[in-house]
Amino acid sequence: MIGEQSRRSTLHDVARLADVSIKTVSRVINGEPNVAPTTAQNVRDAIEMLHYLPDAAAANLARTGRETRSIALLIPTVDNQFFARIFHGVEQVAHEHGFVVFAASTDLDLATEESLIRIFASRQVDGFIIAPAPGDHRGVMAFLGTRMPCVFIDQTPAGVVADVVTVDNAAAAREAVTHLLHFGHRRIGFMGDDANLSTAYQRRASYEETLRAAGVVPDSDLEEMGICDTEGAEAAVRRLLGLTDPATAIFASRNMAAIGAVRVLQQMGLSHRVALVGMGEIDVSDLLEPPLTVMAQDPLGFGRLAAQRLFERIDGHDETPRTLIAPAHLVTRGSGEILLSR
Amino acid sequence: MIGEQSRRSTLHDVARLADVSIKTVSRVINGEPNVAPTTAQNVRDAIEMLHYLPDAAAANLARTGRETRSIALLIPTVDNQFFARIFHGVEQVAHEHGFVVFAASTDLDLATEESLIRIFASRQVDGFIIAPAPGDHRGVMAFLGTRMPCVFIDQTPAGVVADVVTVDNAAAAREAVTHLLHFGHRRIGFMGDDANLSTAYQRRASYEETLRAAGVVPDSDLEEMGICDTEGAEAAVRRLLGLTDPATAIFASRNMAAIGAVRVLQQMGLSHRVALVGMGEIDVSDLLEPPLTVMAQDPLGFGRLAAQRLFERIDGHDETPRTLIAPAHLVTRGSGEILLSR
DNA sequence: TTGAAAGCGCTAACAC
DNA sequence: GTGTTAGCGCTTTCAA
Repeated sequence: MIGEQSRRSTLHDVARLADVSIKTVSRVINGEPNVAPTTAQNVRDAIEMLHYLPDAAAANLARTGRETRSIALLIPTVDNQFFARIFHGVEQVAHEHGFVVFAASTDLDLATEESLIRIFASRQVDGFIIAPAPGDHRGVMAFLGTRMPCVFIDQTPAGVVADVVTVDNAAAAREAVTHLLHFGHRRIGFMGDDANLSTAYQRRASYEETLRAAGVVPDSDLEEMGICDTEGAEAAVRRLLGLTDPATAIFASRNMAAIGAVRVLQQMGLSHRVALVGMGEIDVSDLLEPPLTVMAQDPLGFGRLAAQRLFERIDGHDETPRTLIAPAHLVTRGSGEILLSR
Repeated sequence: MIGEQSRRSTLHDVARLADVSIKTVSRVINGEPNVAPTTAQNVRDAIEMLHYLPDAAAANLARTGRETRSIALLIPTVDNQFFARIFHGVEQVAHEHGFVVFAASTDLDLATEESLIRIFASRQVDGFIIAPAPGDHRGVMAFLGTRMPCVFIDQTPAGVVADVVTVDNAAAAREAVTHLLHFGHRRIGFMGDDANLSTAYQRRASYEETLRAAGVVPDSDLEEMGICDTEGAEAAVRRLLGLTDPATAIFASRNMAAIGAVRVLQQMGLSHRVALVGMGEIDVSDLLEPPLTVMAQDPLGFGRLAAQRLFERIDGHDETPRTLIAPAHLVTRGSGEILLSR
């Protein structure tokens, strides 16, 4: 074992050790026919002995119909159960197809998103699944072009036509607000994130529309947008409850908004006086005090659906882009079933 | 725009369009000196026009001191807040170093872990951070060898000497159990996962030791191992509470075990009679009923620490492997401060 | 059944 | 300042 270099061994090293040509080694590695059993075994022994591992990059470079069997997933942050489950779903389907998933976080920043797209595209991934940041995506799409398959998830990107997997925002917000109206509420607060995100403005629009349909005039004082973390959510709830004519119910249109709301309601001792409906499950919705009523989404299913769509594209199905809309459904647990008390 | 092929454009295409040699294009791309400003601008225009993107794989292949500026992160599943935060921490440090992180899930399965290591190694990542599955890692380490930097996180892998970042399991379990003993409990249940995982057996060992030191003989009926999801946790808690001489307190040594425990205690109406201390925070520990007392870990810090260590290795620091042990600290919130009631 | 030679897209060394 | 050449590790002709 003298002279064991730290250099990775190559096809040549294996060939030399097995006393064959590099082409023969290549044949064995790729399971091509026309190799004598003895030769093949010698080659395998040499591979084993040298801990040889093919260089995937070099192989792809040489191969004609390039395919790296990898896809990139861009999400705002993995550190949110919703996106973590999307990741999980994407990974499931990718593995079924023999692909690996490279995930990275954009922090909902368009510049970061673009830079990651460049990095992954330059690494020759076969496709993208992107939960887009707010902002005009025309540049991004022009760059990805028609040759790089791409499916957007959660948010509908601004300015472009592309495959999108998202929840039925209008229906979800309508059902949540209607639920609260049923319990007598008229002062219903709305908590949403960045108003440039499609989910945020669609949910708010539906919230307002549902109120109007019930004869309630929307009040902008009751609308808190731009919530991006639980601290922001807590501040927003305090404002909603501190109004001269305060909110008696809240629709928190993001999971983290709901978490902040629960926290403040507990602190203020209003958990059983102010009704709350969240959007999207959290791991322990049922264990909170009070148990959290939500419009449940299926992020695992989103991820799977987006991945399936992406593989259709990768396999060459060249239909026109579609928006796949998944339903959300109401899960009543207590926090949302609080009657208006005057 | 006639004849726009779907083939990706290459250095040659850019060179032809800008009417220079490929080397000049290469210079512009890599910001090398000795290019006339006008030439450089022509090249940049051509790049823009063709949507040219360098092929990172080919560039790395040609480059002498190969570095792909990427690291691989292998975790059991991203779909667990603990590992999601580790991911986040790793990503932070990697980005600070200009590296990208490729993450994948092992499902705590050694074969999957090994196969992912092959895939990533063959893609020439510069290093690994691995939360290892149970099982002998000698094969894995022999394969990675000394030339591929690798840091283990959370679990200490069996059978090998390597850099590890983990929590002080002995101290954490001791403090949790001592806390419960202080409140008069003698029948303290232990919930842990796969007994082959270092965190699980170390915590159990410390749990038993702490009991003995307090004059309590450990009872194997009170030890529930192999818990890997909340359903398993719920079944385990039911058994602990169904014993002839049932547990009056529980140390749930994993976050998901604690979630299952809270659920069952709520269902059985025992939330305020059975004391519970969890291990590791969950997003909303403070909002549960009752609020969850935990031995808090710092998974974000774990991730950062592991990444920092990995970059030391990548930068060539060749010290002997070390185990970095981070402390956990008790956060009392209510669930663990319940006096023994006879 | 096997091997030699060309070339994938790029960088490195050295010319001019 | 700029271009030419060789070659990274592999696959693909095509010949033996």
